Amino acid sequence: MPKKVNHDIRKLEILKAAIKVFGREGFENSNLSIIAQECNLSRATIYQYFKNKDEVFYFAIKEATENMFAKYNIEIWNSEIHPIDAIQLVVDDIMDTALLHKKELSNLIRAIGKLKGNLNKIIYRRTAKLQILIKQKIREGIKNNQIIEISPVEFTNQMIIFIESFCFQMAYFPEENVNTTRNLIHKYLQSTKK
Amino acid sequence: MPKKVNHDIRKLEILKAAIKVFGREGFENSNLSIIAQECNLSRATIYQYFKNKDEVFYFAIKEATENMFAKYNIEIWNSEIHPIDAIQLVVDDIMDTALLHKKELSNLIRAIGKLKGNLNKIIYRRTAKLQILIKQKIREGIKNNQIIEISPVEFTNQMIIFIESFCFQMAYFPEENVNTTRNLIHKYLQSTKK
Amino acid sequence: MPKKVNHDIRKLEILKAAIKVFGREGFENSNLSIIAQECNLSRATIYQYFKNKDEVFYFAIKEATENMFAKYNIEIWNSEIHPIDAIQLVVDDIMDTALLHKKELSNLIRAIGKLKGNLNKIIYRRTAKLQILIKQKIREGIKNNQIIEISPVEFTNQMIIFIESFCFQMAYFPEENVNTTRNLIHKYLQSTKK
Amino acid sequence: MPKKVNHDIRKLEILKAAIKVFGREGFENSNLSIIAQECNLSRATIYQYFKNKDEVFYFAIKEATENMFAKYNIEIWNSEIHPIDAIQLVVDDIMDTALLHKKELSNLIRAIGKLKGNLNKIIYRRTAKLQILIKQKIREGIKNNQIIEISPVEFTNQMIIFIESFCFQMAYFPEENVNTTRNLIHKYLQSTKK
DNA sequence: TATGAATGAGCATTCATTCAT
DNA sequence: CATGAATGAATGCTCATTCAT
Repeated sequence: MPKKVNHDIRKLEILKAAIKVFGREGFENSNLSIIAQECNLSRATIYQYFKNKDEVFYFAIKEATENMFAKYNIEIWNSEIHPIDAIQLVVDDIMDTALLHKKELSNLIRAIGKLKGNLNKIIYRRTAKLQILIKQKIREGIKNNQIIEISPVEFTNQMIIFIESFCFQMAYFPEENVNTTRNLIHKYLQSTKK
Repeated sequence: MPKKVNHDIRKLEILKAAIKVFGREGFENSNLSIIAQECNLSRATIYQYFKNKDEVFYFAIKEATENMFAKYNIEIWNSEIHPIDAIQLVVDDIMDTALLHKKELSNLIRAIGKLKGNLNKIIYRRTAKLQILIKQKIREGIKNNQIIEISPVEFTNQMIIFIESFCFQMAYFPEENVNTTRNLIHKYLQSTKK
Repeated sequence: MPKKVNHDIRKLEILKAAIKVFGREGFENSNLSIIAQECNLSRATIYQYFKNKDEVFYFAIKEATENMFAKYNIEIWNSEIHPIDAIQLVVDDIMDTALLHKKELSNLIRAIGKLKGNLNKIIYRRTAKLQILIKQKIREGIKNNQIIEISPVEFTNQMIIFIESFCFQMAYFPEENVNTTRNLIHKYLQSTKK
Repeated sequence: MPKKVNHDIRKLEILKAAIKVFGREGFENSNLSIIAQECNLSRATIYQYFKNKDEVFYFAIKEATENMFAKYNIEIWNSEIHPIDAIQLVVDDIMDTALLHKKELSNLIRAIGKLKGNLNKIIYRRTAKLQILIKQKIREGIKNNQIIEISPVEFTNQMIIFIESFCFQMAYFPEENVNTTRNLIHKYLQSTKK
């Protein structure tokens, strides 16, 4: 029996390497040579797992963003604190995580816009779960008379925009103080409490 | 020194051509060939005016953003309307202009992030004039008891962030409805009125 | 020695697959990948049976042409018709068969010229049997006073050249009307009748 | 003023180099690297004169065959000898020239069939002039009662087929004695004399 | 024996940059 | 000053071939 590697595992290895390279070199400076080097394979080998360069890049970005907001569906949302405070905790955590991986996230964000096809949309959908959870919290808060009467949909959109803003600011104006945005979000959130 | 002037004029011609090409072809698809063609020069001639490609791109972006917010210092600011409404008019106008030149601006914004060196900072300073004017309006409003007591600096930063958000959203998520951001800005602005 | 037989059978399977692929894809577009796929083997396995790609191609062409003119030794030759008419029937049948498998034959013919080494000679010998039979018929015809006095060898060569011409024409100028050649052959043949 | 080479001359140089390489290495083994080397240019330079590889190959073949049968329109046709003998002289000369440049012509012939697009047709048209001249000679011969009543068109087609046959034979069966074909042609020609 | 995996060598193509005129 | 010409260095991609299991 020949040597046998799990195809999906190897694929993932390549994608992880790609993500690593994106983070280190920046999206535009990444190419299959560097990615191949990163996962100790030859360029030719990558073509055994992916049809072409674009496919590697596409799935790498997809992989990198897949579970970006996945963890927020558990702990915080089930706590007993004020819904607005719960949302604020989540948003703060997102921003902290973003700051922690500033460089990598910046490169990733820049990469999103460059992909052919409508990956933008796919990426945007990554926030879908988060949006649902925020909306639920808002509805719950209104029902429990904890929040002023606002449109949950509108409010959620605004939260997403804030987060987006924060990320873009961080990615494109790295020297800028992002605390202003944080304050703005806090202020906006607290203003909806009853 | 007529030679000198000519030299600068020719330089500007190249930069204008570059900007035109960026807007039309997108930053990543722009190269010296197309730019040279656009200004009816040979590629080689460009090297008489700029050290290398990066320099052309750098100064082109600089030039393109130089006077971006210049026009807002005249009409509106001198009007008799409520300072917050004046600011809103300006911000709305910026957003309308942005939407009008959606494609070109999107390409430009994407270009900013790609430049080597810290052009970002330079670009950010383009808003300096606008920031000063907003701060003045706010101080004036507070003095005249038209606006609640807020930090002019903080408020101005927030405005800039909102505008940035709007532009980035437009550039990276072109299908998304940008009206939510507009509403958010309006709401925020009106909430500061006394 | 069942192992040995198996080995040869497998070898033949590979060659048959190769011939099938040549006919379908054309020689230049054929590679070991497609051939391996065609016989449900892995590319690597082919190297157990053949030294390298060229060897596969060589023997495939050899195999494909091996029995090309084999069938003509039976029916027609034993009939009672005029020897020249018998030859004409055979030659017509060759041309009809060629036209029937135009694409495959064209690909095959083009393949012949591309092989390294002197396969050409081998291929040419494929017609040996046919040549012998034609010569016999001619000698028979002369003996029976049915044909004018011609050199059987010379005549046979000319027939082979005509068939070759027909095939090459078909392969390289597919749009051309091949009937002229057919008429030429008919005329030539009939002119030898007494 | 910059260095200036005549574009058409340089183009021709590249094509001549390509033809040389085709003749030496065979069409399939020819690539832009070798061609570039042959004309002492870099591969990249070739792209200044031709859009892509296919274009180089296309025009090289075109160039190589352009004047293939051009010379036959002068001397022989105007002579006083029997029209059939004139045709025979021309055809013999074609065959002699072909034999003289056996290897190059062989490679060329093999190349023709491999080109994308309908170069075949273009190549075939190279014989157009020759065909016209043969037809004229035949008509003249019939009028002058020197030739039996044959269809000039049919006869000409047959001549072309013979020449084709000869070339293909030479290209694909280089060891074979081509004199048989020559004899066949001679015999056929002389049989049309009155 | 069979084959999954890996790869080196090779090819077409692009583009920023240099240089001689 | 201007530029036609030339090119090196990349880059994406293919495919025959080798090797370990």
